[in-house]
Amino acid sequence: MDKKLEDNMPIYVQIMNRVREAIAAGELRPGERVPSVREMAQQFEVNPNTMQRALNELEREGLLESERTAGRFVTEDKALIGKLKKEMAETTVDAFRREMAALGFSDEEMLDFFRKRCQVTGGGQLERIG
Amino acid sequence: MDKKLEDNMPIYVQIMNRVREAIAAGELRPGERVPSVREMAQQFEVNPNTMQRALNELEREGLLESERTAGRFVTEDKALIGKLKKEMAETTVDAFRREMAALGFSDEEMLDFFRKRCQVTGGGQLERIG
Amino acid sequence: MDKKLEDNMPIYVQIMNRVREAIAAGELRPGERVPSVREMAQQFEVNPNTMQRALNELEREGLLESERTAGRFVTEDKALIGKLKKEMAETTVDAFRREMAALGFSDEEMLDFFRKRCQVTGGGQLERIG
Amino acid sequence: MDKKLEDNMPIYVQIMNRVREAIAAGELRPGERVPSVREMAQQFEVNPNTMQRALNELEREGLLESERTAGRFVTEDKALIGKLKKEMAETTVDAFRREMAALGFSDEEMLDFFRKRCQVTGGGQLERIG
DNA sequence: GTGGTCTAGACCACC
DNA sequence: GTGGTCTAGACCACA
Repeated sequence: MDKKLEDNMPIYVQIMNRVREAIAAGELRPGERVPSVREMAQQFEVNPNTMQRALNELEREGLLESERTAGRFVTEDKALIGKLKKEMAETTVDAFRREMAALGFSDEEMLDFFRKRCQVTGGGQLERIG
Repeated sequence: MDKKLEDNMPIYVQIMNRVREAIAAGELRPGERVPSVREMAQQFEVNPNTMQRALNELEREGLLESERTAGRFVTEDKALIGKLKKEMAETTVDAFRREMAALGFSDEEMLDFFRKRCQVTGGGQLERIG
Repeated sequence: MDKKLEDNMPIYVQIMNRVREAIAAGELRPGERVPSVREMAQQFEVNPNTMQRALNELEREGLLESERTAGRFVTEDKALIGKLKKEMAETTVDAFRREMAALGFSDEEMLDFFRKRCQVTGGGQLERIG
Repeated sequence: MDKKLEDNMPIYVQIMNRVREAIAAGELRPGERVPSVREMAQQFEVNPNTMQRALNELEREGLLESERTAGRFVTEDKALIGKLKKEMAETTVDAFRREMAALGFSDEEMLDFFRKRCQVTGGGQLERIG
């Protein structure tokens, strides 16, 4: 039982994670055009400035590229996307292990529990849980 | 790439989760006395009232029991604690599967990735990653 | 749903009611000697001064009589005791009717409910309820 | 003549009883909107937090339901309200029997006394008797 | 010292 | 405006 409580990340960082996720998952494909800042700001229900900031940062990371008039596009550098996906997955796995360890699970027990859980609940509907 | 952003849970709920976790993990053992309201309020850096509320709710759930002047104690109902641990683990696993699925992983790929990650990083130090 | 909340009666008045009740019920019989102030103060867990005041007031009402050396005695005036009993019963009945009326019961419904309740629960154990 | 004196229930519990009573009596009808926390706090002359607590607890019991911005409403579950009314009436009747028994009345004598009292005093004005 | 209650007053999200 | 959360600090009964 440690002491400090969670911190709220800035909204633009949260959005960046969402977009990174979509790129890593292939939901946004390499070279694909992404919606306009205004559209995405509406989707995420945030101020266009906030959206702009998120997209700019993603551009600095090389995940997005903007072409003056034509709009913004997902990078075509598949190695970069692969690296992104790997890093995000590592972060997720590490967080998972940390939480399960906090509940007293060893790595082997986590595996067992995970497998049992996959059998109980189907694979497909999980997106809706929570 | 869905729309909704973070949930801001009330502090007292966050605290409840921390304590639940500690009980599930056996870090707080059945029948053990927990620190006083005022002490825990200092530990968590919240107002004693907020702490009181969190502990009251946990008492209502049967995880804690208070005795007038002697203090508060963890329940000795091990079945209840077992159920708690199972439910928290399910929630954690489900969240994990959802996030990994969002990154494009199938259940099998998650397992592979998890195992590889366990080999790379040791088992023990993971609590510090984060 | 009215506005003001209950008031706490002074302790000595509460004690007076208890003693009146005992006299009305015949638990303390006419002419019977009552325990000393000090004893009763212990029984009721109050300060002897408070007890003294309660007994003095009861004396002024004529329910108790003190004889210098011999102690305090319950009055032998059975008419007075009868009147006391009747008045206390009336107060109790009125309070009962008021509360039941507040719950939406008519006098007839109260009677029905009362009779049903008497059948369900025995007569004797009621002293222990509540 | 037993020993223990009055019970000092917390204010929020006293308020809960008042509101429960109003609901049981149909004074607050199923589905009806109750006044805002702040209004009721003024009516009962307590702090809004105390009022909030009382209403929260009633919500937990299922008697009230709150809707974000629209206010709080009495449950429409009439069975629940019926159960509430029955339980409160039982409590009241039991207390009545206990008090009358303490005055030396048998169940039959209580009935007689009750009936006589109803004839003497009218049915309607009783709410005002204090 | 413990848990529990209460007040006063602030801030937030929602619409 | 609504319900909800949080803080700061007081007081109480128990033993």
